Amino acid sequence: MGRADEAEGNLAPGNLRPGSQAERLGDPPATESPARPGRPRDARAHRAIVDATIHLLTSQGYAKVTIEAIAARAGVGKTTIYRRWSSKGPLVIEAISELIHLGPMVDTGDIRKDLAAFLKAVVAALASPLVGGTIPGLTNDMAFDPEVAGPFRDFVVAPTRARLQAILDRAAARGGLPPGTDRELILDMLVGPVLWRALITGTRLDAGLAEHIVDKIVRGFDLRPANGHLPAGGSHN
Amino acid sequence: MGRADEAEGNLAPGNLRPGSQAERLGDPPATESPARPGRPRDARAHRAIVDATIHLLTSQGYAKVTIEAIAARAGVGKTTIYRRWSSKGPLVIEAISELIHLGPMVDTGDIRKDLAAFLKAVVAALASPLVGGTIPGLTNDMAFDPEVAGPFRDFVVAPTRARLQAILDRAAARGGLPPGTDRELILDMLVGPVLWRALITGTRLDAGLAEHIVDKIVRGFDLRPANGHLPAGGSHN
Amino acid sequence: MGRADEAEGNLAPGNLRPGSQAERLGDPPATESPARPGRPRDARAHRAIVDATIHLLTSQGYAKVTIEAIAARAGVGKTTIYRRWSSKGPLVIEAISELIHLGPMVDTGDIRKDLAAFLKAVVAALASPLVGGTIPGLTNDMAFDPEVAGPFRDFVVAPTRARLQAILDRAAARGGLPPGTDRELILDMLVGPVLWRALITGTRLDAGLAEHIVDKIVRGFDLRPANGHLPAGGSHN
Amino acid sequence: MGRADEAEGNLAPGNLRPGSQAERLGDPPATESPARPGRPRDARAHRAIVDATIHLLTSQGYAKVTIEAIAARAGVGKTTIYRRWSSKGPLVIEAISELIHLGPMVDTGDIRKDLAAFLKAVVAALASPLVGGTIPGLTNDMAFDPEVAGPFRDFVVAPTRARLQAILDRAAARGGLPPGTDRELILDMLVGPVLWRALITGTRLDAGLAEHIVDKIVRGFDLRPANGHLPAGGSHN
DNA sequence: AGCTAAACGAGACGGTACGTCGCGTCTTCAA
DNA sequence: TTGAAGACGCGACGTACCGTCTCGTTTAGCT
Repeated sequence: MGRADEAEGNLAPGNLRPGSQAERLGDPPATESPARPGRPRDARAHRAIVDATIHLLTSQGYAKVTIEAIAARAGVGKTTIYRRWSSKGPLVIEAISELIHLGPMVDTGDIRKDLAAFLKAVVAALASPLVGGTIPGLTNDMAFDPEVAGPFRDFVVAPTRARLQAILDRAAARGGLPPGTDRELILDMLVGPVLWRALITGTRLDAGLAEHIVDKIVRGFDLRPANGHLPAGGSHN
Repeated sequence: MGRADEAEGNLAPGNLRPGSQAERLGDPPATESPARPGRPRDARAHRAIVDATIHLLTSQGYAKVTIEAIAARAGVGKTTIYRRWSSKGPLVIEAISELIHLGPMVDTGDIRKDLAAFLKAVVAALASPLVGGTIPGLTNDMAFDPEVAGPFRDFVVAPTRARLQAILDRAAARGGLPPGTDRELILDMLVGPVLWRALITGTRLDAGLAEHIVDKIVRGFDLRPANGHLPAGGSHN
Repeated sequence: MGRADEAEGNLAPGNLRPGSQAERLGDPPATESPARPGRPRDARAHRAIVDATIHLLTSQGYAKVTIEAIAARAGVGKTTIYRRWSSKGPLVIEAISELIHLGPMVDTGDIRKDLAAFLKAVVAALASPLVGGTIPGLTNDMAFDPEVAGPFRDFVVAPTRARLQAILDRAAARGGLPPGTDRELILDMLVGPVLWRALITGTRLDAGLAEHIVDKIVRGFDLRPANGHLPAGGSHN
Repeated sequence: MGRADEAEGNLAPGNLRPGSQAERLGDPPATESPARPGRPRDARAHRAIVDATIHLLTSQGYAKVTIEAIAARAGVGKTTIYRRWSSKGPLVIEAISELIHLGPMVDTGDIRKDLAAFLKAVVAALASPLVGGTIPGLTNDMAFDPEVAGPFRDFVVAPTRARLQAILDRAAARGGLPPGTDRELILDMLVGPVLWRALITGTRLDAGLAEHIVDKIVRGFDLRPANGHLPAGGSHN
């Protein structure tokens, strides 16, 4: 995954990018060694497995997806799956990270609008059946299995963070970011409330929520448009 | 659970209150009928089950706790468990809601301090092995099982929300809450970032985090101390 | 199994005796304890399993019979099988010992005829698809698994031996058995050649074989008819 | 294998004769074509496979020996094995037939002694861990797989039979064999009881058993020493 | 010396069966 | 009617081997 790709981020259900990160998750050793002995892994099997996983994830939800069902649907032996992924978690992460995409990078020149676009994409992702129905199950596995937590952070969280950092970088370049701003906290406070609603309260996620959160963040962190003007001030309280 | 109890809230690992909410979750039918025919339910079995659940939850984590193991450890038949709880979720909720406690209500007269105290209690709860190791699993079940989601919201979320509302009520009475403030959003933006860190990023949770979040919230929502003075302004950015 | 039953012996495909030895093999603890706690084993499941085993044994042969297939055909969970039998071997032994039957005891008063009848029954059993197709597989398992060898000897070999001993007892009573005769060796030399042919050479087994073997045994062991006359002498060499 | 070799027979654990029958079983096509194109089969691989098979056979027993384990221990690809043997059976037969050896031909001039020597060799073979632990498994495969039964009869049974026939031939030449004697039956009745004990009853095999069996056979078949005298008559009954 | 073709090690592949675990329900006997 | 005990049908687990199939790499004999 190139730098540009990372900057573009992901996290919204979008276009499928065949084989992009496949090697990273499912075939770690294949990347470096120029020629391992023995028959090489079959790329078609890899695709079939990931596709089957996506299908089942969408139609059944994480908890009900079984390795057995994935194997059956992919027309593949179970061993072929276990050979590539240690458990359901990493496989699912690879599957959804192919589909999570934050959409094209938006650069409006206005940090409020940029943040709103970013957060709306996050909201859209968490509201989608695929991601929304998968995250809760993944958090479960992540809690006790580092083999799930690691890839999830690398392939889902990191790109999201990178996307936000790009926005903040531009804002800083325009002089709209107070010196010493805790950039990580901005991410936490933008995305956290959405996660809270998605997982815990079950409240409906919509674009308005994103706007309101951004409003408070802009004021709370004293972020300003490029020209240094004070923000117009949200009418929402 | 009385009004006072609710206002007191919960969410910090604390003292065990035997039999407090047990009847609500585990024994709904027992509440009404004053004298049912046949042998009455054995309260000791109830306690043994809940205690076993707490023990296993702490030592193994939600995902690895099974009804079978609980029954074995409690020295109880599985039927006896299913007679009281429809599934693992509600039982676990009862078990942890006994232990979750937000501590005594703090009233400093300063909304910033009140909020910080509140959020620190939340942080402490999510950082504890019991709650921290259980929430992720519960979110999984909540997503697909209303019988888990309902009780969780009633017994864990609602008291937390009530506690915050009490703080905001007092602030409003002192004139420190701008009219039209979205009180629900305050809860989301206070607790959400902590949840995000606990479940997703795995970043360490500490009291400093709570302070920083409160800082931004106070500024973002334009909250003021009782006398109407503007807040001193946090040094943290 | 009563004494009379034992004396009758078995080893020829014959009538099914429902539930006769079932408790001995599949439900060892049930025999003595008057009332074990918990739900008792289901006798219908037991029968269904044994019946399915017999069916598959006949149609596929020992090697191709799997626990999974038995469970499926019996409409039973695999655990239900493993709860009663430690492995395929003992189950198969129970199944065939129900069907192995040496037929009614023959008492002609002539030891030659008695032995011939006995050996013909053995030949018939080993020539049948059920027993003939099962013994080789069982010998395999017996060699390394005492849980197979024990029951096989108890339920298949012992009755056969008992049947022969009854014949020899009668002969001895008539004075037709030289003193000091090695009775065990008679069994070995009667049945051994038949087993050798069945398992190793694959030569066809027929009634003539039994006659010829008995001929040589009678002469070799100097067995005589009741009246003490010397045997007429077989024409076969 | 030459005629002399066959007459010598086998069936007792003995000296290893490298490469004797290897070509017959493992490399059938190599025998005729004087020069096939391509890389020739590697004789070291052949040996390594057979050696590994013998080792595993001795230490684990037929049933637990897998092609995979043989390949691993021989440091050889599975393909290399399947290229030479169609399945485990023929390979095992080749392995044990290397080790089975009836010892040097004995010619005492006394048929009783010749037969006893012969049968003692058979007993020794079946009592050895290698052969004794392998035969039961082989009988299983033989029952359903002609590719196992054929070679077994050719390489194990036939030499044994030939050895016995040579003894009988000599006896006949001395006039000690009644005309019309069923020579095959003698083999059956000599070896059968030993097999029966080895596979079924598990009774200990010893030299005494061989003596007793021969005793009864000599009397039963009316075999005589060269000079036509009646046998001395065994004291054993 | 180069070419061809099979053999070789390694190991991936689609399968089948294994024996185990936990589910939620049921059936027994004893309070 | 409750309770402990445990059997029941079921579904999935992760593993072991099967026999087959690629791979890249020898290793010969024949040009």
